[in-house]
Amino acid sequence: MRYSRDNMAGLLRSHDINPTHQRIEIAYALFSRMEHLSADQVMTQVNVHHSETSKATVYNTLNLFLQKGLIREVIVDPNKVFYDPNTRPHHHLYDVESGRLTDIDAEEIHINGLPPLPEGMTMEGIDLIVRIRKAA
Amino acid sequence: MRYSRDNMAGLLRSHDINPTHQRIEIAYALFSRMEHLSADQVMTQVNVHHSETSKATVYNTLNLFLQKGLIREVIVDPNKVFYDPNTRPHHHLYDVESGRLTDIDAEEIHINGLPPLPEGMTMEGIDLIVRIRKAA
DNA sequence: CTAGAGTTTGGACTTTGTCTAATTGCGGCA
DNA sequence: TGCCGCAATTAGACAAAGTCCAAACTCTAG
Ligand SMILES: [Mn+2]
Ligand SMILES: [Mn+2]
Ligand SMILES: [Zn+2]
Ligand SMILES: [Zn+2]
Repeated sequence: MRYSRDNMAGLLRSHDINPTHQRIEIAYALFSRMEHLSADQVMTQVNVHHSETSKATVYNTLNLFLQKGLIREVIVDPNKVFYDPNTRPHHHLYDVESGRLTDIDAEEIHINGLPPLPEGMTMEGIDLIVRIRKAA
Repeated sequence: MRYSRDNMAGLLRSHDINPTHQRIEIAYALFSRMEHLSADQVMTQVNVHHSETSKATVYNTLNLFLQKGLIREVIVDPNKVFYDPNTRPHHHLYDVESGRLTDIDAEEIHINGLPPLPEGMTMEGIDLIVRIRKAA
């Protein structure tokens, strides 16, 4: 599926998000690239041409997208959160030097031997992160 | 193996760390509890009786311990790093509501189907985080 | 045209962590 | 004992990521 700016309004509506100019730009930054971006990178992308979206709106909007299930967050770096337009179950390869994240489809991965969850707890998700770096 | 304050100097020396009063207190905070603590929690523990260790020293020391392989860090919360006195290979159960981390021994877990690493890359580690919460 | 709800905004604020220059503590040695 | 020199510690300034808030803007229904 290809994403263009024109798709964005429908995509937002389908997630119960009122499409505004800023929200469309932010969604487009993520979905046109289909890459993992930090809030700062989104901010930069959205304001390349002329400054039209504030920091507050970028954070508000990313959190709204998160809450509505349009995107997910990836926590691998102690300094910043990455926002991920891919919401299918998947894991990550993380290059600790460059900071680049790559998806690993969850269907290919099998995890055995997990202990039973503590009484009265439900699983919210499993994150698998493979940290890699250039070979010495 | 039980850890007392008296063990700490030897433990530090065995990791090539010069044992000082502050370093012993910080190590003791982690190893006597064998729990995952944030820098802030370490700071609090170390200064319960009378204030004797500065914020700069807490951070300096945790980073030194990290670099010497005495402890490891766990990145699961977007707001803070947890420091882990358990350096054996293991994974984590993370209660997203309480923030509590529990260890899962790596020996019981088997992960199959990982894709080959990109050319010229080496694996630094695999982190598996099972996010849980109270059942609704 | 107007009212009100929803959205955006600048900037103050908070939290987590780093940096630096000054000070302190300590072992070795005269 | 007194002094030297280095390692360690410190206060506090600084930085980066993120939140909060009250004011302003936008859009639509009436
Ligand atoms: Mn070790
Ligand atoms: Mn943060
Ligand atoms: Zn991803
Ligand atoms: Zn652990």
